[in-house]
Amino acid sequence: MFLGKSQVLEQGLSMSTVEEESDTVTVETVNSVTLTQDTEGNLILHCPQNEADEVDSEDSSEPPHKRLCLSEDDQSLDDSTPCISVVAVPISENDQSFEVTMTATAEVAEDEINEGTVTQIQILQNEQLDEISPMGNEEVSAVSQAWFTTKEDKDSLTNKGHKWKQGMWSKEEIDILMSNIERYLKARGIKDATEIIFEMSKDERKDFYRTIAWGLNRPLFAVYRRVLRMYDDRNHVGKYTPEEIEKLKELRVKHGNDWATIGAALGRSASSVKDRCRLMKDTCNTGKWTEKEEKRLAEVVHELTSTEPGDIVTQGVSWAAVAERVGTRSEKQCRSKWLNYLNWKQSGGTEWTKEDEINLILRIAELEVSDENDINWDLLAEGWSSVRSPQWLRSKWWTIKRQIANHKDVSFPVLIKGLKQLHENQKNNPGHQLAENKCGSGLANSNSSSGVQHVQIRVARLEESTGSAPSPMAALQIPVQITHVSSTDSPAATVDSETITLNSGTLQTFEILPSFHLQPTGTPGTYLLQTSSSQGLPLTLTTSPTMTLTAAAAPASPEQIIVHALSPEHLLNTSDNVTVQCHTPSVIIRTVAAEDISSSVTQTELTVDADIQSADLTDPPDTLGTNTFPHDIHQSKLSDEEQSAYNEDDASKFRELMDGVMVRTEEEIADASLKQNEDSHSGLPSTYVTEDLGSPTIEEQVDQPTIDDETVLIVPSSHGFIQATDDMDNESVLPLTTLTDPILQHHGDGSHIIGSSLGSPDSEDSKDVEDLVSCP
DNA sequence: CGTTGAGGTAAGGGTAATCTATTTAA
DNA sequence: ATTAAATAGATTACCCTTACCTCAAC
Repeated sequence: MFLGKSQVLEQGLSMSTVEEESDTVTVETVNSVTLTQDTEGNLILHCPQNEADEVDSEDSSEPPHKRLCLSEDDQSLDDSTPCISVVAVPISENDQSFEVTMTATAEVAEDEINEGTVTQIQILQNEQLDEISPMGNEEVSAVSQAWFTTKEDKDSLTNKGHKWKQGMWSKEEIDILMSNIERYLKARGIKDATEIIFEMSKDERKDFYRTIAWGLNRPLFAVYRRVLRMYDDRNHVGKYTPEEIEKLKELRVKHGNDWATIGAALGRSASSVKDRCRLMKDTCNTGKWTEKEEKRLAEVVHELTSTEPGDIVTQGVSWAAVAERVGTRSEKQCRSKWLNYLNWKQSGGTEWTKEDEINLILRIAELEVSDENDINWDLLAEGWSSVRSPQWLRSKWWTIKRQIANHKDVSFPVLIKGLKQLHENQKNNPGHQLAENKCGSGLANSNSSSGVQHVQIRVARLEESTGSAPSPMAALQIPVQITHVSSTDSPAATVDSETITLNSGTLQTFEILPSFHLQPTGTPGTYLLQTSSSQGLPLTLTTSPTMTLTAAAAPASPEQIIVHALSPEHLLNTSDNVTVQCHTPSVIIRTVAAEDISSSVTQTELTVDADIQSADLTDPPDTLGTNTFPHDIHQSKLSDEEQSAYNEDDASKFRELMDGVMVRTEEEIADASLKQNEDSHSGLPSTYVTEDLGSPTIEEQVDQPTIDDETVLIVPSSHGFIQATDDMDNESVLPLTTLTDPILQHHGDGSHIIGSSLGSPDSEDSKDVEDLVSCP
């Protein structure tokens, strides 16, 4: 993730095939590292003590961080070879946990078949990680353990070559933070993080921030800030009412800049009232700028920045000072006007065109960044006359992004890939206009059934409950995320303008999400593999006789593997059900997929799936969803009650799963599906979860013409089986996993418990699962 | 008594979502 | 000509960093 360049240090060895052990199944063997899976679904990494020691505590001149690079074959250094790197770093000084970060670092040609390859592992060592502290309690990042109060601290770290993340927190970071907090709470038996944050003395909460900063490449102070905001219930109160504004004005007169006092009086955070006051100057105009005002603004900007009219000025402007001189507008208004219009106008900018838009996507794709935050907008905007400012370009990007209805729920590389496909498609089918003229109000209108944009990247994702229940260690900890780019219309119409097609097939993207943890099991050198929510593992699809699939890591997507179904017509031509079984290109996934059980399970699944299918047949088409794409994913939705009811059975479900036995009874499934029908009018599904841990199985129901190519994806879930309406026409296919900002979740449920079980504030549902945690 | 760690505060640059007015398409 | 949809522009709630301050323990 945020690790520097790595270097191959050690040997790559072929991995053994799957083998059986008494109670565990050996998934892969690497050198002497073995991944096994016990009957309860826990993944266990066995690492002989001597080797564990090597990883864990090198001599002090060596960084403690190893990077495992799992690659597909011998050409691991070849760029065209998919390579999953795994970074293992100790999580904290107290437990012997490791955090493992996985990234795919190379790609495979898109049409290159990627099946059954021998996987290799290499151990790479990171060259430039942090020094080991005297006690050997080495840290993930010196940055994350530094408070950064002074410029000297910063310079010192910079001089040592450290880099750290700034700006908005990504989902992944928030996720790590949340899971760290949960782990901290659990370890200390504390129910509510607010106890620590707001009630404990500094001394009592000693090490809290430092501990929860593990795995985050952010200054400790930034972590601290984030956590405070997150748990402050006077934050995120929402829009100010006119009454509040009045009161605020009064309080301002009375208390000046004592934001804390003003905030307390209003029941809002200090920074909130401070920010609100910034927006209101009594001398401020609103609405359209007059020519005089614009002229004044330009003069002031040029004057204060010592620039000439016509110069491009996008940085180094003190907007407070500008606003002061302009007189009739606030600093925000001045900034916005200047960066989004005036400067461009004055420097002879040109209009933004369709070509510019495509260009932007292509240029962003070329950057091959894995994280949107890594885009250098200044650079991108340079010399681009239709770009009004880097800031404006970024907001333009946002409107483009919204062409993908669920853009928030897919990773950046997947999004880029999808947008590229979309625009290529538009280019090739100019008659079919799609999102290009329908962006803009995108999300807001996306639920209207008529012709707004229908494009979305479909995600089926398995989630553990990170939630409210005090167990971040629920048994099922290996979520599998499957992102599936598709669109709304009939699957038969593979060249439909609203279908993202690739060689007449539909693109499927399987995402690898970045990190999981190794938790010590108690046996020396043996760790439990544990992911936090929204983190998945890589998958590829094996080919089936009737279906051609290729797997490729996306060019710009170091964290994904993209699988294309190239020949849907094959599917249509076959009268048999086609089972596409996901397995893994890497060590770990195999564990998830547990291919050795899949063959025996397949028949069971087929039966069960057929039952779902028949249950669904009773659905009115519009509630069922007009699917879509030959290998569409059938999802189901349950009400919260149903969900929790179902979850009561999680424990046995998981055990059964890991034994290769289908979890749900057919009745349960049929029941779920039926209930979903009743429920489906309510619109947005609360959660999408698919089920079956063993092998996420995509089954084509090509022989059921009454239903448009329903597909059942079964992946494991700690949530129960939730069926969602899948009507893409009305955009109800929503994110399976809403990786909600914990800040909002926190406020949403009114308690101080954060994290959630995705859409369902029901905090009960991981309790049952907790028992399953196997930590010998 | 100076230093240091662990915060705390205010200021200000910034982003993203949402409103609103205007333009364009149907 | 009328209306609805799309877009651009404006606004606002919230985010994040920086610089400087405080205070208690060593």
